[in-house]
Amino acid sequence: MATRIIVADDHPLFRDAITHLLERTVANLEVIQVDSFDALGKALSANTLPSLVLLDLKLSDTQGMDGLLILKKQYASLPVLIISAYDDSSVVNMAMQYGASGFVPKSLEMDRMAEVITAVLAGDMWFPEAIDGGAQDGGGGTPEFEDLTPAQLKVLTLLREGKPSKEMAAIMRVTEATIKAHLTEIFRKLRVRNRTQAVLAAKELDLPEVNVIDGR
Amino acid sequence: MATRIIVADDHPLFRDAITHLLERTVANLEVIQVDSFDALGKALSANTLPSLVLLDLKLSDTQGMDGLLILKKQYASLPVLIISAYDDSSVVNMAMQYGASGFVPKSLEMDRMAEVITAVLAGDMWFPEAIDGGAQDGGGGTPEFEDLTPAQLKVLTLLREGKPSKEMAAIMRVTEATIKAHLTEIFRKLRVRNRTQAVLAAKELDLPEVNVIDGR
DNA sequence: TCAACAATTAGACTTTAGTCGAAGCCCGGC
DNA sequence: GCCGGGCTTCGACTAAAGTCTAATTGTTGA
Repeated sequence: MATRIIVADDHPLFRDAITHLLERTVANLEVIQVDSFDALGKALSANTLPSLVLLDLKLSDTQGMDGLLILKKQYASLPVLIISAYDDSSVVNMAMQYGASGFVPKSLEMDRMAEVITAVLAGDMWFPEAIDGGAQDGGGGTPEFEDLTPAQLKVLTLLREGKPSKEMAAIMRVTEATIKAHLTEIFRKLRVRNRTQAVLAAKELDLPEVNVIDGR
Repeated sequence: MATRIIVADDHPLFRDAITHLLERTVANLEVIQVDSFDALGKALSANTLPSLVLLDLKLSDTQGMDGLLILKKQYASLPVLIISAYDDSSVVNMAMQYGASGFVPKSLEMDRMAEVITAVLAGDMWFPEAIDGGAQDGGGGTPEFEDLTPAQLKVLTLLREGKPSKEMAAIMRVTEATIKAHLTEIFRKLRVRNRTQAVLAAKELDLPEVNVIDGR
């Protein structure tokens, strides 16, 4: 029986690159590419369960960890390997907690990535080093910066949708002043001077987007 | 002799995707990937000239059309095929004027893209339809919106670096009021409400970045 | 040549963004 | 318990962003 792997990522080029990596790595392979969480759900219900799901944290129709949570709730035994460019300890820990089989930073060299995929297919788990809550840089090449607090990540998520402070305040049910205070702190941590630069930095660093409603 | 093609793009995944396309399209192929304009220059001087250069307009160490201009000045006979996601008529026309052998919108289907590359390798030129200055959408899938004027593109370029209005004004040698007026018009055309959304929209639409100093 | 139109420029004004200081809250260590 | 430190909250203030109106320039076509 073929090894079936689903690659869930909204970027076609990345899907292709991963698919090629898989083809070089796994024998007797069947790859299914999906570009949204919705499509992933359909692919899962339409076929027998795959051997592995490679899940990007930034699918457009889901919010960060939510996809993983929903997936593991419905298919508890399904191995899910998270792929993300942001290897901050809090994100890695959250993935682990929600039942991911592994976590691959995009900064990982292709050879190592292939090893990890092989290991996870064999039933192992794999997460980056330095997941003890320290501030050190997990393994990647992204420049170091202070971790953002949950509230700050929520604000940054809304900011990345271009929302003005007043709307953020309404959504998060706090005053505008609070939002602005969070923003000032975000600017300091990301070492930028205004919200536009913050959005650019967040994109550059591939910071995770979080569910703003209940903060999971 | 092998057909040597240089792929100049700062995105590794896109370089890979194009390389795979080339391998499926061109026989007896030698591909050189470079991730910057600097590296492109070195690759050109270190080897005999390639049959073709595929040049992305958004290399990090150059500004839009500048790369093409420099390239054709130094290697007049070198065929250069521009790759860009933004197929606005003004950009296509500029590429043509500066001596490009062709212009491929990233929205083009892979099959068509392969045809174009084959044609350009054979000495033909190829540019998208609708290059008469009309506002119609060249060929792509990007939603239609009004073209930005040169000054607006300059402002947007600076905006995408996160610069505040005051700095833009100093760089462009106009008053802050002028910058703001341009911004208001940019917002209207991109159908957004503030500069953060404008930056996001510009990234989404892959609008070109221009040289701000002399506006080439 | 001159009207027509678009692009660029700018001042005055309103709204939003961003800073500063400070208070309350929550949680783990002593 | 209670203390300390980080997180969250907020008001008041300054700075910047964004809108509106309008004058000027440049270009095209009758």
